[in-house]
Amino acid sequence: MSEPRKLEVLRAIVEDYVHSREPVGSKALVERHHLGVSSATIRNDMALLEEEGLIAAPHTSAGRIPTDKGYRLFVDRISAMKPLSAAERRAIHSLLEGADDVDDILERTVRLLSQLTNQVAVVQYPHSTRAKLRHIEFVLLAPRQVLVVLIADSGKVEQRVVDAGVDVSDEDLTLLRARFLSGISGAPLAHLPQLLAPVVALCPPALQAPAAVLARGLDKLAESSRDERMMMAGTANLARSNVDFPLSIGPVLEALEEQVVMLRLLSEMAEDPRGVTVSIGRENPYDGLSEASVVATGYGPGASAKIGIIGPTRMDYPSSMAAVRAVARYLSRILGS
Amino acid sequence: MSEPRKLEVLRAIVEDYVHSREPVGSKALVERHHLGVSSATIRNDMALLEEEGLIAAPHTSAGRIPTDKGYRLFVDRISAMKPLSAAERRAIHSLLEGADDVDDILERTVRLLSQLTNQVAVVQYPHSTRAKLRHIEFVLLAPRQVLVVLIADSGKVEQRVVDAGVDVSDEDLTLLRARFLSGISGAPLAHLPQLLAPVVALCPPALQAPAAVLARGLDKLAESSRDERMMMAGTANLARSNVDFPLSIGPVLEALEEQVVMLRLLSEMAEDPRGVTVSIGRENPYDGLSEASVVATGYGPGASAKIGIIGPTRMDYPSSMAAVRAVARYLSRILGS
DNA sequence: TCTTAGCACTCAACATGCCCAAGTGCTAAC
DNA sequence: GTTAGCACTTGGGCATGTTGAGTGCTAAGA
Repeated sequence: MSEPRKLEVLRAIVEDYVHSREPVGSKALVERHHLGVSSATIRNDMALLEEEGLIAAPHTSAGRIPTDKGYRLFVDRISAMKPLSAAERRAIHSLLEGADDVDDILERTVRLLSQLTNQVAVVQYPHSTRAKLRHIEFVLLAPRQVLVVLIADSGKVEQRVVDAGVDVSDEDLTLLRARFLSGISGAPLAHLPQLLAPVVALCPPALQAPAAVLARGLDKLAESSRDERMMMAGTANLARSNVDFPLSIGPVLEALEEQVVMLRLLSEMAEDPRGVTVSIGRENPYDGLSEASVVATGYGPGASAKIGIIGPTRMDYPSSMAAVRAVARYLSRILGS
Repeated sequence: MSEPRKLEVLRAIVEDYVHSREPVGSKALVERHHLGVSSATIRNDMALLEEEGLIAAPHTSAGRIPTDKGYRLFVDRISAMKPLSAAERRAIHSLLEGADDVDDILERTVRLLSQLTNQVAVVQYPHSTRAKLRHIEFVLLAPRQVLVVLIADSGKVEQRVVDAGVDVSDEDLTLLRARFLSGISGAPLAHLPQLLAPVVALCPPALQAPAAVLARGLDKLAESSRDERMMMAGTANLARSNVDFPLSIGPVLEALEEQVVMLRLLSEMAEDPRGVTVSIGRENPYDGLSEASVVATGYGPGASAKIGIIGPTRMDYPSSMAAVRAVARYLSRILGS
């Protein structure tokens, strides 16, 4: 059996199955693709492919369907990304119109991506680990309640209300703000914990207590600014591909709701040289996604944040990969401005 | 036919059907409930109920299932809220532990509510229409880029980056901030649009352009602080009650993703004297939810913001209503502190 | 007037048997 | 290495029969 033809057969099987959702047999294969050989030969090839675990038969007298491993080989060695249509390109470009703040851009982006691929789209907020502190603000809301605001040079603003424990005045706060600012202005958020202690120590004895509280508040803010968020769209697409999830889409929905899970999943996806990473079925570290595939890539500075889609293993990988890559590039461009 | 017994029969049908998901017939009914009459009598009553459109038969020789109208009557006149179990009460109370900022509280709340009811839970962010402006901040990020921060006395902080159009200095910004503050500090956010114009007019001629940009930025912030957001949890529960949605859960997921739709839906639900409002099946203004029911109530000051659950019309209304009410009350208490 | 027993009727769900088409593996010839 | 041919497997479609839960109606009883 010739190696190239074997791959060609696998490709044909994957494409037909993705298209028809039905196990594909040797005869149908030679009819739909001009492979230049007879069905008997294809049968032999298929037996080989099955031995290697690339395809499987649901029951004795049915055609074959690709396994996770088969999809993997298809993605890695056989398929080429399918260029987007003109209409799709236009849709991506028109995304720019009325682009507003980051939230708005990301929301439009996931919606677009989910429509382009007919899958669930997810996007991780841009990283800000290296963000530096630009500004802080203490605002007295009530005699003991202080609103602490932290502004990073990435433009991100975090706020939280803390209870000072004792009554403080506006003047106290102004003083404290100045002290804090001189101590930590411009520092990377990651260094905040170490920098705050000495600042508190230098404050006037009378203000030690509230200073400590405020420091803890800032610390928490820096922390929550480091922690990550995501956004998604197109969950209704899961209902359409209901049949593709043998059990139910329940576990997938659960996974999507657990942002922690999704974020870890996205960030664990190693960067592929081709620019788009694919994780297929059981390759996924999370059990609930064992029937699903993830197509993702990085975007933004250093491609550090991730964007991608999630769908059944039986998906159109070439198109999905192309769409994810195109959208990610465009997103990088918009945010880079 | 006695009126009370007719209601009793409807109650029995609803309860059995909700429990078993199967059309319930006259014989099964007299067996499971001690109604003191024979199945023939029940048959007559059922014929009456069907005439009134309260129940329907999927096909000739099957039992009956409640219609939307039947559920409505059940909810309005028959059922009493089922008191929560001790374990459930405990779960709600333990919600308080580690309560953090508003986001955190709301997130815990929806998760809890979705677990209690096995449905999708949604909560609208507390209103802040009457919020007043407490503070504004202009921060120079780059020669022309200014971060505009708006802080309301409700503790809400909104921010956005605007392009000043021309280079501005830190001093310019300090000056502008002072001008703006004196003009609008303490004003209700709703009045901002009218108040901003005169403030801009009073600025030095050289700073007119950036002042106008900043004013527009503040205006937008006030607007987006007025506009509403929501949070949800438990979408995976929809997959479980898949069978209950004749077509598919797709339309429901779509509705849930359209926050605008959901927010309008929630706010349009008239307040019921009993404290919890129910909207059943086709009563819902949104087509995608014609197979779903919404159980919601207000919480917080003036019960202005809404919290509720969404599930199939075939749901356990008494339990759902009790859970929603209990959680809403508790949420009000936490936020009121 | 309401209730009930009895009865004829309906119909989805299930079972059974049958056949067919698609598909497979294997063998022998090219 | 390829192919034609063939025996074999098996799920799906179809026609047919059976069952049981359920109904509506009627006529008799309280």
